[in-house]
Amino acid sequence: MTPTIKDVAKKANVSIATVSRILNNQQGYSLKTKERVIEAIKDLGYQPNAIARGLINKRTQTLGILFPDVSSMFSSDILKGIEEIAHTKGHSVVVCHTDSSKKRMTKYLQVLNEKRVDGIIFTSEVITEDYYKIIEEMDVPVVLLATQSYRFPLPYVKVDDKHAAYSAVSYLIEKGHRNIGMISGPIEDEIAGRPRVEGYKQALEEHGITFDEKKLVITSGFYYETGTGMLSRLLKQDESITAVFAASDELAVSAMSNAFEMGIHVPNELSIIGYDNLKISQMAIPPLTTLAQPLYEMGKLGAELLLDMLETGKAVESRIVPHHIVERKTVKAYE
Amino acid sequence: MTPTIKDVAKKANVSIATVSRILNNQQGYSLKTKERVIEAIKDLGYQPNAIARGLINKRTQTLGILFPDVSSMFSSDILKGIEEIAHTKGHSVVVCHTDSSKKRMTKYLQVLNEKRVDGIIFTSEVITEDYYKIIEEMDVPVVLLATQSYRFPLPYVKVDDKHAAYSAVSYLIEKGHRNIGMISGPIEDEIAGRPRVEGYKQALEEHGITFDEKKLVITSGFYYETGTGMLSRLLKQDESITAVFAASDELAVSAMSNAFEMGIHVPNELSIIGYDNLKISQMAIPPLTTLAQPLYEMGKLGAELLLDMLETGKAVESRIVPHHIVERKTVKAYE
DNA sequence: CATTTTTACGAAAACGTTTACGTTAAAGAG
DNA sequence: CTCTTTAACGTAAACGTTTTCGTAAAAATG
Repeated sequence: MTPTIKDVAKKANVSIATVSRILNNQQGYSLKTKERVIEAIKDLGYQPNAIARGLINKRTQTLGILFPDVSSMFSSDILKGIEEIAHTKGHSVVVCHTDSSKKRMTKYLQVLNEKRVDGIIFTSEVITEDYYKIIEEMDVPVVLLATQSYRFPLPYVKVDDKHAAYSAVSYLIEKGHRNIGMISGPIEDEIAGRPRVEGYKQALEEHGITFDEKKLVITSGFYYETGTGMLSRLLKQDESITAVFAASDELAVSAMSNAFEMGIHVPNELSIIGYDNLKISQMAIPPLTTLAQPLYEMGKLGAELLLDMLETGKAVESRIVPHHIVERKTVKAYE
Repeated sequence: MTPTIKDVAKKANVSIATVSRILNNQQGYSLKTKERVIEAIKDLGYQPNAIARGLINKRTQTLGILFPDVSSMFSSDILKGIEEIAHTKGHSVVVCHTDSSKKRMTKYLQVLNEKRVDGIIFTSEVITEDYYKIIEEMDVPVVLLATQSYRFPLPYVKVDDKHAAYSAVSYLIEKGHRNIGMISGPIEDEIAGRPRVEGYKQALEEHGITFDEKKLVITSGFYYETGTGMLSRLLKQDESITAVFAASDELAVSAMSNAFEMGIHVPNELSIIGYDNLKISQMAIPPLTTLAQPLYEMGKLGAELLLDMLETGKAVESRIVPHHIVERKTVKAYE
């Protein structure tokens, strides 16, 4: 059997209390006994049982992270950031793939509650009343990552989507483009859908360009697959377009593939700017100019905030993290 | 405070033993009391404490997964598969990003041990003696994913790398190519490095083509970044090459970028085949022909085997999973 | 109806820790 | 040298479950 604190105590001829004190380096023992205990621990290969600790301390040193899709490049960058901080601060991370399903989400929330995780991070998912009720009852700190909630007072970490979209489109305008199309994600998405088209519209407006519905196309998601054929459709609606703002890198790459099929040269005949700065954006041919969200840093910051709340017991302020444009090869000045 | 089993017992006027029995649907209670207890559970919003359960059952319903890089597309596909099975079978997944660092790996192993996870999955990492000692002492089931161990008797799930490379190169040969280059990963990698160049060599040999060192280039890793400039180097060594086998999709895409820079048209002037079938391979321009590893399925299978070992307590057989070629647009017949 | 079997429970120990409290001996103060 | 303080421990309760064992009542058996 794996040795317990009792075995250590017996071997070192002290009480378990003393062993515990040494383990948690509190005070109340002499140097000699400490050495004896350390020795015994080594000899036995003793490792404290975190479960027993968790039971009494009411802390599990574990964080639960909810993703609509664990395997997306978007999620995995965030995950890496979270994991990094969690690890350095002595916490573990359990990942949950909700598949955007209410049933799964609810199940996971229950599991995380039963396992008494110390905190929860939601990513890219809107918090419904049902979810909020559950997490409220759980009484653990929560932070929202790459999403936010208007209805519920939960701290979040994200970029300003509208502003970011505005920046991306302004960039295109500064490059001389006036006929700018947009490939949007689902418009009913309050977080990543609508705000980005609003930013698009505002940028146009502020530069004296009137918005034209024909220059906008709406997809059912932000993925490569949901973007197939969208550029063709857009160009069919309005062939004057010289530049396109895609609401995600995957949509942008999808558009590039589409352009390639149609024999349209990027960026000579058409400029494209993406959104996210995933790894594929570097890897695209040519490399994709895009509006970068600092995903890895967002993950880190989210985890830091969560752990802050845990330590201090206080609420924490939301953070709008800075976005920026990374210029690569898919946008060309229009003369 | 969150209610405990005691609260439920009190409210339902029974002992905690009875509540426990009902919770675990064992027998030893009447229908009436069951109803009363269920009622009390609902009223109180009681949720069992998995930590307390874990302490006594010595099962945590948690699996630990070790990745050299959680955020790679490779890892995340596997993770998704593992997570899927774990979830349906009532287990949670804690992810560990080892960064291929011995220190981090050792630390993680310790943490997983202290947290008493029920099983461990190693991915794409070679098992050293040190690691093996630790996991042996932990006394939990382990499975290896996308790696294997010659020295230690650990079950694994992977494709036959040599055979897979052989298949990829044979495919190129069947398409009429005879001057076939290879962009390899690190040759000292016993799992994903050497075997693949061996497969490459064997395919050449069996088709009466003599291996030429000038047609091989070795990188320091399997990533996009480690592949930059490698195609140029290869072509400088031997300009007769008409097709290239890259030891990973990222290396292949890297080569495509490199070809693009040099003005070499893929596939008209140069054919390229990758290895992995990551999401980028579909998204590449043109879409990348590649040797597919069923990553998601491997993840699922790995988790299934692990849970099998857990349930039966018996060792389990390793699995060589089938690979196949997915034909897209980067390989053209050579006339 | 008497006896045996079954059912429906409850009491208490156990899992491996942490910690409040008590006790003894050593050290310091006068 | 006596009294007080401090250091160095040990004892036992507590955390929230599961499970063994015991017991009383109900049901089945003859």
